[in-house]
Amino acid sequence: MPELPEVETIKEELNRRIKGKRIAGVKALWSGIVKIPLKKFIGAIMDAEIMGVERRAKILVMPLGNGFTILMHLKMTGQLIYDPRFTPPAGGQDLRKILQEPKYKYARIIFFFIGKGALIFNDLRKFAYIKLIPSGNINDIIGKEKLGPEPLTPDFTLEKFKSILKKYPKRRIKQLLMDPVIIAGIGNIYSDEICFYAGVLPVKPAGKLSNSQRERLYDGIKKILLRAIELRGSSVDNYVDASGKKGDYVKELKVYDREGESCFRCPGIVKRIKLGGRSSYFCPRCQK
DNA sequence: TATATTGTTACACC
DNA sequence: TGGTGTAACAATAT
Repeated sequence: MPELPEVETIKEELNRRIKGKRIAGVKALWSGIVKIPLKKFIGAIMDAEIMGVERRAKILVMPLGNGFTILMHLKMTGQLIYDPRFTPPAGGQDLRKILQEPKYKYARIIFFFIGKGALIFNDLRKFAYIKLIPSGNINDIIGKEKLGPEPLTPDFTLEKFKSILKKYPKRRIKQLLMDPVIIAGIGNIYSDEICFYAGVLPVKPAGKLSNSQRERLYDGIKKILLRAIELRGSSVDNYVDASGKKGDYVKELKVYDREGESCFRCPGIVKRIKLGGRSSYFCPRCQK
């Protein structure tokens, strides 16, 4: 499940690998992932240069040289893998063979680049999407009216976080942390890890947090997300980076997916509950 | 076959 | 009005 650190990892790698390349062709194995008519999509991006890759919340933002921008969301099981072995469709006799590899079993869309190489969008669950928008409309789609602040930018200050908590005093803290309209990019895994770091129960209403809990949560947001980026994300489920490699933050997960196991901080046992339909893991002994 | 999963939206309620 | 909570939906593996 790619969240902010995983998408950030993919973003950095794509910048190293496909920035400056031009799109030579697109092959759709399942066109439903593209949210505009496929022919229109292909027509609009053909021959365009990839100007770079950015991230907003969990969305990859790829401005093109022709005034359009591609938006890609991996949702639960999306993967974006750059593979240098592919050649443009005209000369792609190896295409069929490569696509038979297990890692491409759920390949949905392939972007071929002029010269060589391709970007393969895999998605088992088919929840992921690709959208194309005029670059000028970017703020209407992913601006701060639509999505909460980026938690790692300098303007996400302790004061700002406290004012958010004040605005939604009845929301349970885990659900507040993972609400994309309130704060961008934090999902099920990191919200649990941040609550554990802060020693706060995920069900605690934001308005009932002590001052030191509020500060520890703020601290945890920054520290845990940065550390996870450093380790190239968490590979629970099927997450891999743009080279198809797993992330190492799973080794540092303290509560997520550890139901019934011992707490790393106290003699408690990690518990799982349902919160808004999602699994939530925490230690009932040391989280208050 | 029932269940698990996320972002988004619709809707009811206060 | 806007904060809040719940449910439904997309699709598929296990």
